[in-house]
Formats: sequence, structure tokens, C-alpha cells
Amino acid sequence: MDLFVSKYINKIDKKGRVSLPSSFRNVLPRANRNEIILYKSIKTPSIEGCGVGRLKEIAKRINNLDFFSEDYDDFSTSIFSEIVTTNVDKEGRFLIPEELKLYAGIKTEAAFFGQGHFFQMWEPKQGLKNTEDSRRRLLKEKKSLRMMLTQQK
Amino acid sequence: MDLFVSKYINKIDKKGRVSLPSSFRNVLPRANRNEIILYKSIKTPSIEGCGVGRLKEIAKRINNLDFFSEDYDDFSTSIFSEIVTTNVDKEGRFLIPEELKLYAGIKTEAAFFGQGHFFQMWEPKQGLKNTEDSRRRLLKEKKSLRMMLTQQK
DNA sequence: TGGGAATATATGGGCGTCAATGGGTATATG
DNA sequence: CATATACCCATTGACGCCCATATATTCCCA
Repeated sequence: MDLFVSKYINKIDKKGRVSLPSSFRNVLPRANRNEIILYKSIKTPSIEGCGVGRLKEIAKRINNLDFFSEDYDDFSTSIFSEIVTTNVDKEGRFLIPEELKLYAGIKTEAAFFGQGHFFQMWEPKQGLKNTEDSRRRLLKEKKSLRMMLTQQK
Repeated sequence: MDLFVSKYINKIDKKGRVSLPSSFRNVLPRANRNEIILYKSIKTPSIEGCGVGRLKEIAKRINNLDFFSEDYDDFSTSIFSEIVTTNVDKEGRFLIPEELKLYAGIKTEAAFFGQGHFFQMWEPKQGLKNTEDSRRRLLKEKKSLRMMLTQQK
């Protein structure tokens, strides 16, 4: 499986380390399995993460913008300076930068939610509430959910 | 990782030295890890920097402008004639030329902002404000920032 | 197929190494 | 000779690596 799926709740130890769920580690390419990138989610108080390969794609896209435009600077600043890279140790653990923990309200535990090509980290209670909320929103429009799930390519 | 990412705030000591963040040093090619180039940002009161290899890329960008336009001369002059090279010592520190420090209003601390293929140095408060402003501008067009981050290949 | 052994995962902690910072001294350069 | 800059050494705290354990999972063979 090369997608981030399912959810896990892991503890943060005294040193601030937290285990990246094993199934998530397996999504990372073998070459860069010891480094991930993290950044603040745009729409929610959560942290998003993924492998470094994705960052290189983003870099390519930004590089294609007009170098002398204001958009270039805005994207470059908002993305590259806000992204942090973190090393995953041999046991599969990593450190969440303090600023990101604050942003997500994470203290002693982190909830990991698979999102396909990336994953989210939430303060457990808020994260679970968010899943309920989004499920509820979807069910309000049952029709579109059914379409989404049954539609063939 | 071969890109300048994340942000750091480092102190400038009595002698005027400041540490280039370790992760930035690793972006520089092994061969020229003790030399970087610095120049005034065209659009903001900040200093931009990168490895010497990047010079060719800058030249290419400027060359893509219309040769007979006023912009061509302006960019060419403002950038190339203003570039200074600086040595990074064995501890990873370098000196910021006085003129550049004045231009950016940097005194006792410098904030480093990763920008992908180069980095920016700001007076910390101004730099943080600039990031906020950038993000605010982009969030007005939420769609585009989200696209940049999540779009697949 | 049942049960024990081997393996993997999440977690805890010791310790060496490295990054950021400070300062002394030699060397260069005008 | 005076000032600037590079090299050397030292300190502190953070982080990575190693080792250890408990629980969960998989494997394998009788």
C-alpha cells in the first residue's frame, strides 16, 4: 500500500518523540524513509505531513512561476519557510517542532489520520471530533457521497 | 534534502559572525561548502543568499527578460553588481557585510527563511511580519495555495 | 490446526555527537 | 602598526544512535 490510510493515536515521550505509525513509514520511499516534511494545515488546526518527494514536486511547481512576480515570493515564502523537515530515527520516531505542536494544540498524544497522499496530526479529541463533523457534513449530501463511492473511473 | 526550507533565528556575536543554519549548509555542494553569495533582495528589505552554483541560474532568469527592456538593465545591474561572496568558517559562521546589514535593518539577530533554491535573511520582526502578510495575500485566493500543496503530479 | 517461537511495534532511557555560541590568538592587509 | 578576519579551543543544550522491554502479530512446524 502506497497511501496513508487509517488512524492511530500515539504517545509523545519525555523527549518529545512520537512514533510514526508503521504503516505510514512503509508509504515513504525506501531511499528517504528517515526524513519527512511537516507544515501547518491551511484549513484546520492540524499538522500535515508527507515524504520529501512531495516537496520536490512543489518546488518544481513554484519554480515555474514568473520569478519576478509577487506571487512567486508569496508562494515561496508561505511554503518553503513554513515547511520543516524532520528526521525519523531508527525506531521510527520523530520530533514535532514546538511551533507546530502549539498550532495543533498537541501535548501528550498525537492522532494520525491517513489522507491518501499525505497525513494529518491532530490533538486526539479535536481530531476525532473533526472526523465526525466531516462525516456528518457528507451524509447531509448522501447523494454526492454515494456517487463518489460507486462511480467508475 | 537539497532545498533551503524552514526558518531559523540566529544571533550575531560581537565580531559580527552568524551561524548559517546547519540544514542550509547541507544544501551547499560539498565542494563549495565554505562559500556563499549574498545580494540585496529586489522586492523586499532583506538579503538573499545561496551557493555560488546558483549564479548561473540567476543569469539565466535575467537573460529570459527582454534584452532591450529597461527591466533587463535594471535587474542586471541591481543584482550582479551588488553580489558579494562570503566565506563560511569551519564552525559554519560567516560575516554579513555592513552595507547589507543596513539594507535589511539587521542588528543583533538574523532570521533565515528557506525559499527553495535560495534563502532570505531578515531582521526577525520584519521577517515574521512579511511571512504573515504573504500568507494573508495567498489565503485570499485559498484555492491556489491549496492547489500548490495538494495537487498531484 | 493448535501452540510455541520468532518477529515487529510502540515505548523508555543512557550516552555520545553535533549545532549554536563565545572568546583568544595568529595572520593578513592596507 | 591598526583593524579586520580566519583558525583554534571551549561550553552548553539538543538531538541521534544504541540498547532494552512489553505487547502484539506473524510464522512455522509438529
